[in-house]
Amino acid sequence: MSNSGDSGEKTTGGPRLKFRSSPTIRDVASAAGVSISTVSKALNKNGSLKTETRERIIAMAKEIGFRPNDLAQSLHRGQSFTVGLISNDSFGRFTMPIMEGLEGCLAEKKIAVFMCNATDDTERERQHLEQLMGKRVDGLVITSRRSDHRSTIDVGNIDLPIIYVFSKSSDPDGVVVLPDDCGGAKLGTEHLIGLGRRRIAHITGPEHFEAVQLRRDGYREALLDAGIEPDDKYMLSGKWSEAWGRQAVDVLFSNGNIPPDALFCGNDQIARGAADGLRERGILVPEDVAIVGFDNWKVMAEASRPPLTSIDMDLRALGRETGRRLIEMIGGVNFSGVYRLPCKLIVRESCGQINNNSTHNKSKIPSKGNSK
Amino acid sequence: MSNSGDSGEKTTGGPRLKFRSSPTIRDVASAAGVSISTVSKALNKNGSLKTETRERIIAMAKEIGFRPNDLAQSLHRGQSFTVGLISNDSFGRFTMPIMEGLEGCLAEKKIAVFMCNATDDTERERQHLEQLMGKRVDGLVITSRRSDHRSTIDVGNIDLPIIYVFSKSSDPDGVVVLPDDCGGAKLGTEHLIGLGRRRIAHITGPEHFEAVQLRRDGYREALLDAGIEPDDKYMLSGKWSEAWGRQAVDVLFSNGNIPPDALFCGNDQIARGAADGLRERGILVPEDVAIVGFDNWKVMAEASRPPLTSIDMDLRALGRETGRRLIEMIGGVNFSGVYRLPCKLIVRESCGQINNNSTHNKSKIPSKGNSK
DNA sequence: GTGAAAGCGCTAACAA
DNA sequence: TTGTTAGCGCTTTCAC
Repeated sequence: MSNSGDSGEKTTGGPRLKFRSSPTIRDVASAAGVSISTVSKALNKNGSLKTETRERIIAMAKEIGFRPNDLAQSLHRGQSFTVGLISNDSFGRFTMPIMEGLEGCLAEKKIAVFMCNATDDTERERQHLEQLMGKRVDGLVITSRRSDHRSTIDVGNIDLPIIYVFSKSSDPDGVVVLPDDCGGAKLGTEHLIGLGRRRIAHITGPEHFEAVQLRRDGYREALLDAGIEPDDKYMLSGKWSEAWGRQAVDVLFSNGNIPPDALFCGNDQIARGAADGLRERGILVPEDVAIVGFDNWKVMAEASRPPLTSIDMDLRALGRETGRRLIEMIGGVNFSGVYRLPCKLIVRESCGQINNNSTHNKSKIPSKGNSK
Repeated sequence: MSNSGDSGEKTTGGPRLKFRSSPTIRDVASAAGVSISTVSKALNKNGSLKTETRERIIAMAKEIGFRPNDLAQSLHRGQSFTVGLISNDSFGRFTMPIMEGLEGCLAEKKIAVFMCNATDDTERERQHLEQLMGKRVDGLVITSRRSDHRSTIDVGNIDLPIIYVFSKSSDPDGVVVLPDDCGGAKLGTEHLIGLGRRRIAHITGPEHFEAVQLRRDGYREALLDAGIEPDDKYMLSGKWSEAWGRQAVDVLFSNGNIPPDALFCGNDQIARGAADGLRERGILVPEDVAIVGFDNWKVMAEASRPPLTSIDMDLRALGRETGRRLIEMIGGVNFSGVYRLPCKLIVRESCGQINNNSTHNKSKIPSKGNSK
C-alpha cells in the first residue's frame, strides 16, 4: 500500500509509470531530504520556512505527483467535506436541476456530494443513511418529487445538519426549502390579467397535492387583487397529463357557459394538451385564448404549438440555496422553518408576447415562511 | 471533537441528547470495560471471544450509538469504498437512469458515489478530478450525453479504474459501455417488417451523431435481411425535434412518390411529431402507417397519439453493467474495449399491436465489441 | 528554520 | 480469551 522508499512504479515496466496508490507526504519528505512536518508547512503555507526550502519542497511534491490524502485530513479534522443527497423518488426531472444547483454550490467550497437513491424504499433509505453516517458526512439533503410529506429522517443521536428540499418534512425543527408555488401562480395569473384577459380558467392536477392547493390560492389571489370574482366553473382539477388538458378544454368550451379567454394551467403537460385541444377546435392561441403553463419544462414548453409561456420554479436556485444554507449549518449556524423561493415567468408565444425572456423576479431575497 | 470519557451530550441539556460527533470505538471500550481491540473483534466478528463478552460489547455499542468511522477504516485499508461519477453534460435525461443503475449496483457493495457535474467546462472537470483524487476514490465513471468523443480523462500517474459510459473515449485502453444502437434499430425495423410493412422510411437526427449512423446501419441491415432494397428517398435526417418529425412527414407524403407504410424514427420526439403530422393529414396510425420510435422516453411515448412503440436503450442496465465492471476492475481484473448492450422493444399502440410489453431481448450476454 | 512526537479512529500482528 | 502495540497519512504543538 505504502510506496516504501522511492519505489511505486509498476514492476511491469510499461511506458508510463503508475503508482498503485498515491505518493504520501513521507515520500515527498524523503525525496526532498527534509522532515515530514517541514513538508507539511511548505505545502500548507503556514509555518515559517526558508523560501528556498519551501520552493524546493513544492517542486518535489509536484514532480512526485503528491496529492494530500483527504481521508487522513478528515480523520484529523473531524470534518469529511462531504454531504449526502438522498432522493426518495428516483432521480427525476425535478430532482435533477436541484442536484445540479446543490452540487455546483458545494463544489465551490470543496464539498463533494454522495448521491443516494432510495425510491421510496424505507429499507434502502436506512442502508444509505447508515453508509453516509459511516462515511461521516457533514450534512444531509433530502429530496423527493412527491411534495407530500415524508417520514422524517432519523439519524439517531448525532447532531447532523439536514435540509429537506422540494419535499416536506414532519420534523418541526427541520429546514425545508421549497418553491413559492402560490407566488408563482399569482405571477402567471397576473401576467394574463395584465394582457387584458378577464375570464381566466385554471386547469390543474390532483387536489391532494399541496402544490395544487397553493397554486390555486395564488391564482385566486391574483384574480381578487384585480377585482375579478373567481368562478368555480373555471377551476378544474384532474391529472397531470396532456390528455387531461385536452379533456378540460372540451369541458370548458362545449357547454353553454361563456368560454374563458385565458387558461392558467397547473403544469406544462396540461397546458400543452390544452393548446392542442384548442387548436383542434379551431380556437386560436393566443388570439382567442392565452395560455400560461407551470414548470417551464423546456422540452414540453418549446414543443407545444404555440410554445408556452410558463412559470419556472427555478429549481437550480433551490439547489443553490440549499447548498448555501447547508454550508452555514455545517459552520454552526442554526436555522429552522420553511423557506419558499420565488418563481420566474418565462415568456414564449402562448400569450401573444414574444418578448425575450423577461424574468420577473418577485424579490431577490428568499422570503422566510412561517415555520409550519 | 473526541468525546473524552463518557461525555458527548450537548451541554444545553435539551430533551434529546446529541453527540457533537459520533462516539468512537474507544468510547465503547471504556463503557464496556474492555480493550479497544476486543471491541474491534466483537464488532467485526473475526477474533474468538467469549460469547458473553461479545454480546455485551455489541449491546453496549448499540446503546451508545456507535458506528465505525469509515474514514479511519479506509485510511488503514487503502480503499475508500467510493467512486466518482463525472458528467460532462449536465445531468440530463439520459444520464439519470444510468446514474440510478450505477448507484444501485454499487450500493450493494457498500460503495458510495460522488456526483460531479462538469458541463463541458474543462477547468471544472479538472477541479472535480482533483477533489476526487484527494478523496481517494477507488474508481471513476465518465458520462456525457454527446456520444461524440470527449477528451480523455487524465489522472496523472495513478493507476485508477475508469469507465466511460454512454460516451466515447479516445483512450485506446479505455473501457467504454454503450447501448447497441445498431442492434436496437434493427430490432425496431424488424418489428415493422414482421407486421407486414414493406415501405419503411427512416426519419432521424443530425448526420454527425454516431448514433444516427449506427441506427441507420441497423435499419438498413434489417431491410436487406428481409430482401427489401433500402431507398435513399426514405432516409431523412434533420433535427431531434417534433417539428422535424412533422416536416419530414410533409416531405414523405406530399411529393409524387409512393408514401411509406411505416416510419422508423431516430427518437421519440421525431416519432411523436410524425404521428401528429400524419393525424393532421388524416392518415391513420397505425392502420395506414405504423411508427416505431427510439429512446422509449416514457412521457413522450405515452403522450403521443397514439402511444409509441419504441426502442429502449435500457440505460439503467448500462449503469448496472458499468457498476459491475467497475467493481471487478477495483478488484484487480483488467478490461478494455467497447461493450455494447442490447436494446429492448417496448410495444405500445403505434404499430397496431397492443400486446403487453413483450421485451425482445436480443441476447442476455453483452457482446464484446472490437476495441476500437 | 527545522524536526520529533503525539494523536485522529481503526485494524491486525503479536503477546500475555 | 483478552490486551498491547505499531501503523494508515496527515496536522499540530513544542522542542531544538
